[in-house]
Amino acid sequence: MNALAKTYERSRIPRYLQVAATLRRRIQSGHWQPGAKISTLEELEDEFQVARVTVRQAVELLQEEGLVQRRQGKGTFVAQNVKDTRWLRLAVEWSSLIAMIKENAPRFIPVREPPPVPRLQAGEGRLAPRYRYLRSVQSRNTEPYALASVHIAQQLYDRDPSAFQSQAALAVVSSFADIKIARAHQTLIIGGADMETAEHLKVPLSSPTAEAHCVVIDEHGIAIYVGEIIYRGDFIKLDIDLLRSAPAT
Amino acid sequence: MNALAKTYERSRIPRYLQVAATLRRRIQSGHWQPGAKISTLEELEDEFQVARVTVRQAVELLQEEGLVQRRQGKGTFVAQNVKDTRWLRLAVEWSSLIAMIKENAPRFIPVREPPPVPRLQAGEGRLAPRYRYLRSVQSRNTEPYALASVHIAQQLYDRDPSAFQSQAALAVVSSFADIKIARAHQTLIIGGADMETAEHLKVPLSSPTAEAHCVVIDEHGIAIYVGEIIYRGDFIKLDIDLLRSAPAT
DNA sequence: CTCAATTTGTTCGTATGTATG
DNA sequence: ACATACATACGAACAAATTGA
Repeated sequence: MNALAKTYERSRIPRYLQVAATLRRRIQSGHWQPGAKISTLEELEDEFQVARVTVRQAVELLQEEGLVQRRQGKGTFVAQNVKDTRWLRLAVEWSSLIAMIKENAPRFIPVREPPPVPRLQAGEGRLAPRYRYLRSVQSRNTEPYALASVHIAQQLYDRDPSAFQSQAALAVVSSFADIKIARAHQTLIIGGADMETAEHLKVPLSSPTAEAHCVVIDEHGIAIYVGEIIYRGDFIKLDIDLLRSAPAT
Repeated sequence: MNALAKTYERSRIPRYLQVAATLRRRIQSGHWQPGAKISTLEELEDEFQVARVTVRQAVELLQEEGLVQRRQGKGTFVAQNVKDTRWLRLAVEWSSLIAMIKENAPRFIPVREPPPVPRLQAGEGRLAPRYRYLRSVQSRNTEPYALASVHIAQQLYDRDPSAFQSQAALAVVSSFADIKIARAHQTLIIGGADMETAEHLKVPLSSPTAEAHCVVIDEHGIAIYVGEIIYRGDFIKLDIDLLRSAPAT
């Protein structure tokens, strides 16, 4: 077995899908500009070390998606109407996070069985006696970019149920002037879209996502908000100022 | 055709992988708590509308990952110690970034033709007259976790070439006491491993990655370090204190 | 102790999808 | 386009372990 074959065998996803995903990314990231000619089948064959039929299958897939056009004897060309994504700056700070989520109206999803309240890590405060569970899809310009699943302390929810059913929960929380927030902590990992997520975000299954786990703790040490927000991986971007809190030598 | 079948057909990823992904999320999100019994094969069969053998294949995968335990006649149970494989905390702050990269010895990769120096965005300072290009694989416990491609200002490199060829570039930079760093900025996006990256990180092609673009600017406004570090997406985790700089209401 | 219900484990034949040369 | 090999997926039947009546 050669070295490249090993690379493929690390995943059980069919090879032509792996190749297609790579090509798709090159187009969407602008590495291959709209209108440009992409590598010939032979070059791709060479690069990815797969049979000709396999690259063809990959390119065919992209054609079905409207990302490329193939012309016999000429080559394969990137479609003109491919737009650059990556417009969502993910907040790494409370005020900008609030500002961001206030910009879009969530569409709420009915929930049949609320899942159990997730366990909290050390330092994430104590649980409230009861929670309300809310799910919503966040969109901008009719394009869904995140799926939010949120546990909000029942006591807080009861203060303004209609607000919680029409706005993003964090926006409502921040609007309560008397609530003092002692800690707001977020963990971010990279995941892949499962069926439900893929459905709501209108992305292919297993396409990369950013999962934000956010816990907000009030002055009494109670976790008043425990949320899991799944973002489309290809929409987001983080800007981090490494010197924000401390100067370096 | 029902809704599930449609979702399946949209994606050509094997069904048992799709089912496995959904179950995996239920466990990791705490929907199915550690120790709890998950749905029976029959129920899963029903829910996902797939054959028994297919759900079994999915559950088998989760067992191999150590997420569940199966017992004949009893059922399938979520493991008690769902271990977190995201051991790499990506730094969002200069000092912790330096601390992290000092922990591991990079393996340097010979470079044939250095790529051109990347363009800088507005506010990312001015370019140095010349750069040195270095590539290295970062590992911990023999497990590669990142591929670094770095442009370092030639003037800086010449001060201690051997250091730059044995340690991570940022670690060397931070060890120069007389260098004042005016800005250190990092942009993070989610990408997918290309052939070369997949090879070096020993991951499947197109598996999710975190691409960090880091620019370090000295007191004269010169970009002394321009690096692109590609991390394995499944190893990393970002901890963000949303209130770090400013308290909230 | 036995029986029945429940639940996972195993096997077979068949059809289709993936990948190669 | 063809022959070949292997993976995926189905349905159905049967086996084995566990539990409680």
